[in-house]
Amino acid sequence: MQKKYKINEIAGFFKISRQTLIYYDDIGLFKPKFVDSETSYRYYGEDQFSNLRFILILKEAGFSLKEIREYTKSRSPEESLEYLEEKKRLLDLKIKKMIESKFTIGKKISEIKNIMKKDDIEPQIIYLEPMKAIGIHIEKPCNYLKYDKTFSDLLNIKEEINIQEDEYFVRVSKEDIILGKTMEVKILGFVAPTHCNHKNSLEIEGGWFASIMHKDTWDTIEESYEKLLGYIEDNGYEVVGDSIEFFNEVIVHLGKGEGSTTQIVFPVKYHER
Amino acid sequence: MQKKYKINEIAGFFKISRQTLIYYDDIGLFKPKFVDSETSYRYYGEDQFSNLRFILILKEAGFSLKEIREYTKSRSPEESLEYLEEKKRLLDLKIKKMIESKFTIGKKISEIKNIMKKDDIEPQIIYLEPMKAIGIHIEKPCNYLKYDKTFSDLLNIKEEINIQEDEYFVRVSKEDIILGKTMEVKILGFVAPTHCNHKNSLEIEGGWFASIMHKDTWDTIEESYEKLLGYIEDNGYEVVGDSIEFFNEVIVHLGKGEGSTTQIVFPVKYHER
DNA sequence: ACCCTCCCCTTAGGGGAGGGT
DNA sequence: ACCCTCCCCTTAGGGGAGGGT
Repeated sequence: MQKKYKINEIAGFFKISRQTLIYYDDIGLFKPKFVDSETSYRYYGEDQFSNLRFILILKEAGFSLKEIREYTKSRSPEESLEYLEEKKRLLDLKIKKMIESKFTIGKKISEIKNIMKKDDIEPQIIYLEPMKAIGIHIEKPCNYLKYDKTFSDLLNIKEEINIQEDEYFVRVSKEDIILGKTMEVKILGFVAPTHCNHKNSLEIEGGWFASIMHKDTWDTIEESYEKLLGYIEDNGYEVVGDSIEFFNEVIVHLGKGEGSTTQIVFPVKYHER
Repeated sequence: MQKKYKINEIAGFFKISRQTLIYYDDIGLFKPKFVDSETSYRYYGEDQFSNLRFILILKEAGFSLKEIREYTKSRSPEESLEYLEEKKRLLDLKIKKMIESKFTIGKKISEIKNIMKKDDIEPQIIYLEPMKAIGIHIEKPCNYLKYDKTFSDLLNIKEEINIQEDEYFVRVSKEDIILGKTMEVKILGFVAPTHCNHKNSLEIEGGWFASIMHKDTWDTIEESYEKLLGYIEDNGYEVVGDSIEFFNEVIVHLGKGEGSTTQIVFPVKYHER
């Protein structure tokens, strides 16, 4: 004769609540071996322990009680095997998604840390080597949906030619910036290794640029443009082409809005008077 | 002026339902940028897209909407950073648990496959080398709770001396088996590498054994005992000591009940008449 | 056709109230 | 002290009904 365990003994042993066991009884997932017809007390047997243990493992793995019940109700080793193999596949998918999410969160963390580091935000004149890039032209007028569609096309190209880097850029025409239309993007693309060739390949010309790091929400990007244009003026330079913004795709919440580190550059030449 | 998107456009773009967006509006997680006061139509702006995207990523990662709301409500980069770092830690724990669950399921799968392979279940006489083991004596009477407690102590020892193998055994005294008390375990332990020393070390004597594989639910283990004892008798052998059962800790559901592959062995000597 | 606001339903229990030995 | 049976509450929406442009 086996010892019978009362509900609180089981609950304590498995570190679950009494309510959980009552609920599992109600839905027929895990029923006591014996119920006293006088007192309605639930009694559990020793041979039920391993079953409960595995039920809790499947629950931890995120499966619904309905799904778990299928296992305990399986009618043959073949059925059990099929069930477990499917759950293992599903679990694998879940794990992969979680790892991806973790990766995304990790990128956000780095980006916030980078934005908080304000030691490089002053304008300066820099020399840039020419760069190989892949880019897609966007017809006017540009809106977010069109932008996002283009970005998605770009990701497809990235995958196609198997590139991992995450440095994107947009080119905004000089005229639009003067009109304050910084969202009017002419080209959206990403920086690519020198060896790669594609029908969307293009070259970003090298030379002297005035550069500023915008580390704030986007709605204030015009301030950075103004600051940079002021710096160019004050130091005797002249804008000689479209601006380029370099950024990665990581957008973070900064309290007062969304942002991302963006490097804005203008090709310049020294203005002699 | 940004384009305004209607609820179904957003739903389609993000592959979520309209209800979800209505719900997120209700609970204040993700509100439309503009609501028409006449028609109550919800309109969303382009600049809200990345926010929604990340909300959905956090949801996929298994966080509750209440938790996710904390992120969008954070008031500074510092707050956002702290939030994300905590979520990353939590996600890491979840992933680890899922991987453990997957491992447990994998072991069940192997065990079922092994049980289904019935090519080795006939009794036979074998020679076993002596084995080093770690074991714990269980005082009479043995019940499941005591057994489980002992098993848990055993796992602690295993961890302490850092052993990975999963071959366990129980020793049941000859007399108890004759009385049909196969659950009356005398020693519970695991097989250990020869080099390891511990106060619970013991040796399983080598020699000639009659052996049978029990590949069925446990309630039928006495049948295997009987079959094995019959075989011993029929072939002119004699039992000269306690039986040992070798098993791994993986218990599987076989339709009609729970089971695990168990090898039952009896030390025997040839009986001359 | 697309949008709105109720309203009822689900899952996996938690937290009692009220009563029994 | 420990057990029982209601009963009400929560999360994250799904699936309508009924009505408006």
